[in-house]
Formats: sequence, C-alpha cells, structure tokens
Amino acid sequence: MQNRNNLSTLSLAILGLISQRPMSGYDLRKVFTTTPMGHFSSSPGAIYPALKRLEADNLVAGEIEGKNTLRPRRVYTLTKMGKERLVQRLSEPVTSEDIIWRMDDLILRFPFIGNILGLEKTLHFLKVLLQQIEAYIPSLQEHLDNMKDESSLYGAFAMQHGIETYQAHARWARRVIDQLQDKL
Amino acid sequence: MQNRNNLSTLSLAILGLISQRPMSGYDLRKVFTTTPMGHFSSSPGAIYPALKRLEADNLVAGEIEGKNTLRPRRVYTLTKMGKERLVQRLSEPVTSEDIIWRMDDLILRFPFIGNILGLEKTLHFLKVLLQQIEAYIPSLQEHLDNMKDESSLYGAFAMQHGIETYQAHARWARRVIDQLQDKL
DNA sequence: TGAGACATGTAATCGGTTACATGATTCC
DNA sequence: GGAATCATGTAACCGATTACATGTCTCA
Repeated sequence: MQNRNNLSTLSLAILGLISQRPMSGYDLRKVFTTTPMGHFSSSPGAIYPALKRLEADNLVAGEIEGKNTLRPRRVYTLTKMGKERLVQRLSEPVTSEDIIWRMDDLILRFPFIGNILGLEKTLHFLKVLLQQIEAYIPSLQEHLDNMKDESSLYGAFAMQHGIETYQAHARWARRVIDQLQDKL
Repeated sequence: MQNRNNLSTLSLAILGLISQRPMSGYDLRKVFTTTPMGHFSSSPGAIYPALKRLEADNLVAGEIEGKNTLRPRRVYTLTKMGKERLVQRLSEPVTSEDIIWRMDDLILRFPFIGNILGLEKTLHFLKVLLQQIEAYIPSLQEHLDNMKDESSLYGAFAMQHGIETYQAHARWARRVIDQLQDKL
C-alpha cells in the first residue's frame, strides 16, 4: 500500500509532532489529552491505525525501543518521504475554502510552518491568511444585513458570532505579523 | 430500525431547519451551500442518507409533493417524536467538554434554542456557556505560561490564538445576554 | 496490594466524502 | 439547443468513535 495523496488533519498533526521529536503512539495520545493541541481524538482506535497507515505509506518508520524489556515502545521517526510530504502539505496555499471550511487545519499548520519552513514562509502564510479572512468578512456582513429584515433575531446573533470569530482571527494574525516582522 | 439515541450535529441541523418550515433534501442542501449556516457538507451523499435515517427513526416524515408531476419533491416534516428529540437535544446542559470539543455544535444549537425553547431558556444557555468559557480560559492561559520557557515561539502564538478565540466567544455571549435581558 | 500510569492494540459500527448516475424544467 | 437549476439518489471507500482486550511498572 502506498501513496494516499492527501494528509488528513490527524496525519498532519502526527507528522508535525514527530518531526519535532520521535514519538510513540502513547506519546502522541498524551500530547492530545494533556495539551489543547488542536482537538484530536486521542483514542487508541484513532491514533494507532493512523500510525500504521503512515508507516505503510513510508512516511514514518517505527522502531522498537527496549526490544528485550517486557514493556517495549514503538517509537516513530519521520522518513525522508515523510518530511517531504509534510513540507508539501505545509506549503499548500491558503485558499478561501480553507478559511471557510478548514480554519482548524490552518491553525494547526501555523506552528509547524514556523518551526519547519521558517520565518519568511510563516509571514507569507499569515499575510495570505489575513487577506483571505478580510475578504470573507464582508460577505458574512452582507448575509447579516439581509437577515435583519426577516426578524430572525437569534439567527442574526449567530451570524454576528461568526463575524466576530473571524475578526478575532484577523486581529490575531495582524498582531503576530507585526511581532514577527520585527524579527526580520 | 429505531432509536439511535443521540443526534449528530448534522441531524440536529436538519431537524432544526425542518422545525422552522418543512423542507426537501434539496432545500436543505441549498441552505448549507448558500448560507454560512454551520459548515455542513451539503453533498447529496450526506444529506439524503441522513434524511432516510431520520425517517426510519420516525423523527421526520416525508411526503411527496406534486405526486403526478414529473418532478416530485419529497418534503419532510417534523414528527411529534422528532420535535421531542429536538427539544431534548437542545435542552442538554452545556458541559466543559462541549466548550472544548464541540463549540460548533453549541453555536448551532443557539438559534434553535432561541426559536423553539424561548427567551428564558436561551438566556440560561448563554449564561452557562459563558461561565464554562470563563472557567476554561485560565487553564489555557496557564498552558501558555508554561510554554514561554520552552522557547516554542510559534506554539505560544498558536496558544494565544486559542485564548483569543475563546475570549471572543465570551464577549459575544456577554453582549447577547445583555441585549436579551432587556427584552425580559 | 491496589491504583494509576505506561503501552499497544483490535472489532464493530457508523457516517461522511467523493464520484457517479439520471432525468426534468426553465430561460436565453 | 444548451446551460443552469431543480431534484434525488447510490456505491465504494475511508477513517473516526466506542468499546473491548491485555499486560507491565511504579509508587504509596
């Protein structure tokens, strides 16, 4: 089995974490349960099969640590192909569809882009992200305006929530851009 | 087949929309594609099977409109059981797990709670929501503080993003509470 | 000696995604 | 006549959830 061509969000999280240091399935579960890292299942039924798939695809390599002890750990490392696919996944352009449908994925990508692709790429990522968000907000605003007549009070509040959430994303991006720009 | 006991987010969206007016699968798809209502698949492969399941569970009833025309529509109505289950689903208490894992679901519930359960229940919902968010933010802040040492610059920014997103939710909830309170 | 953390897995089920498939109606 | 919209579906695949299953090690 080889070459599933797209990395799911969970696979991305796993590859990203393993790229920072080799980890076992248990280690990954611990990260997912004890930190607010994305919001991943952390159930063994999700992560062990995911690791198996990544290994079958040759993106990670498992090595048994403590072979002859009674409690061995299978520790995974990024392969060369794994690194390539991770870099490729992180390099994908930020589209308006991402903003609408996959904001979580974008936020997960951010720290990995920083750590792996470096400062300049991160700034570019944030600038495009910001630009896409700023382009999306007016269409939400328009929806809200059209809604005001319909006397759907609660629907309007919900729309307002959406708009404010995106505004919060935008403010965050602007501030991070400012702070990173100083480092250049 | 009967009695799957929990309504998925998609089922909730469908029941909620149908409760406002009877709708066909195509109508539902249109809502999902043309409005920023939650972020649902809107693919026929998701919604038609979902409607079938809800009908098998006796939560909606489909009736063919335009029987003898060449382009009939199957229009679904909420059944009594469907209404009950919807009310029950909307009445579930807001837990800290919801805040962490299912924020989308909560925001989807909000307008339906407003329209179906009424003003008082909505206020209660928002107050508990706000309280849970306010209880959660400090733990995120703590995580961020512990992170500062580790020189994981980008990770810290990502955490900051999480905190600010929850703060935005909290601000929204506070403002809506204020505005609804005036209506009492 | 028992609780809790360490450690890895499988099996059944369920439902979402993608892609395919079909045909009618409306409007230009 | 052709494009867009109306309208409903199926089939293959994939992966997440839930629950089950097993055993070790450490520390109080």
